[in-house]
Amino acid sequence: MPKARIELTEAEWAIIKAVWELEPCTAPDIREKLQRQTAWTYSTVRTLMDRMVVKGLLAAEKVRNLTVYRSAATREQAQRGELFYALKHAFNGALTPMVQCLLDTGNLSTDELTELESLIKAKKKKAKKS
Amino acid sequence: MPKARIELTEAEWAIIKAVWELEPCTAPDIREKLQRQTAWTYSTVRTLMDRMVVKGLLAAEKVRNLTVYRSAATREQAQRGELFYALKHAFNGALTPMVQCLLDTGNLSTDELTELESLIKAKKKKAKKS
DNA sequence: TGACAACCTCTACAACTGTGGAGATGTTAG
DNA sequence: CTAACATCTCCACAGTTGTAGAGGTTGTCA
Repeated sequence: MPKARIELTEAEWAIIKAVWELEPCTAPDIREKLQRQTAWTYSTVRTLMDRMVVKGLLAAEKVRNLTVYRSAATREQAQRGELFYALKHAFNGALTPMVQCLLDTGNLSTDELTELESLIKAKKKKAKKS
Repeated sequence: MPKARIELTEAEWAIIKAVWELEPCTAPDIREKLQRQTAWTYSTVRTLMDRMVVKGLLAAEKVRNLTVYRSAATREQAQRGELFYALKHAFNGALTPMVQCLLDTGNLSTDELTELESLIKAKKKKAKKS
């Protein structure tokens, strides 16, 4: 079963996103992938990844003398974790104000708004069934 | 002008929420307000608040021998900061998937969904005008 | 006037986070 | 075999965060 609540720092987000794209992969792979954004050294990447293994965010496996990493948390889990954090703290758990803030903040095109509408309609239908 | 990007830790959220309710207020006020949730000592609350002053989240003013605090960041700013963090890292800045995740995750009642629909409709109208 | 309560200042400290250097070791091309 | 390379292991260090104790100042009440 996946971890209950996931919290990622900025650095961890960078790493795990790269892992999701490249897995299974090694620390040097990730380092190269992030070259542009971060210019981290091998040591830095490695340390971060090993700490993430301890936290259960990544899984490491030794193949001969190579350490191969995989994600241990899915993108969805991580997304939900981040969202819950914001929801719980910034909005006291109230979803509607959160969406309102999103609408007020982002510059949504009319098309996007329409898309959101259909999302909600779809959700409504599903809700009725259950 | 308000701070560009605001990031709050869990402890800071607890504090600033209490300040928003009680301001202008003192550290002992906040301590009492949070008594139940946190059982922090005066020292703890005070340290946190002083650090938040340094960060520009709170403002402190000395009145005689009393230190009075006020919020220096609005709830809206803080909310937007939290939301942006999630949006940027977890959803790569894409609003629609974020809303989708919200819908999938939270157990929204049909009423709430309807409310969201009207929010979007309102937003659409406003968008047309500008 | 002296004890107490309320508040303040200063200092500490462990855990976590970001960052990376030094040096060992295994792999490969001449 | 040996030099160069890729990787790894171990350790360090500063900054942030959560948490709080020790001891000073001030106002108040008997």
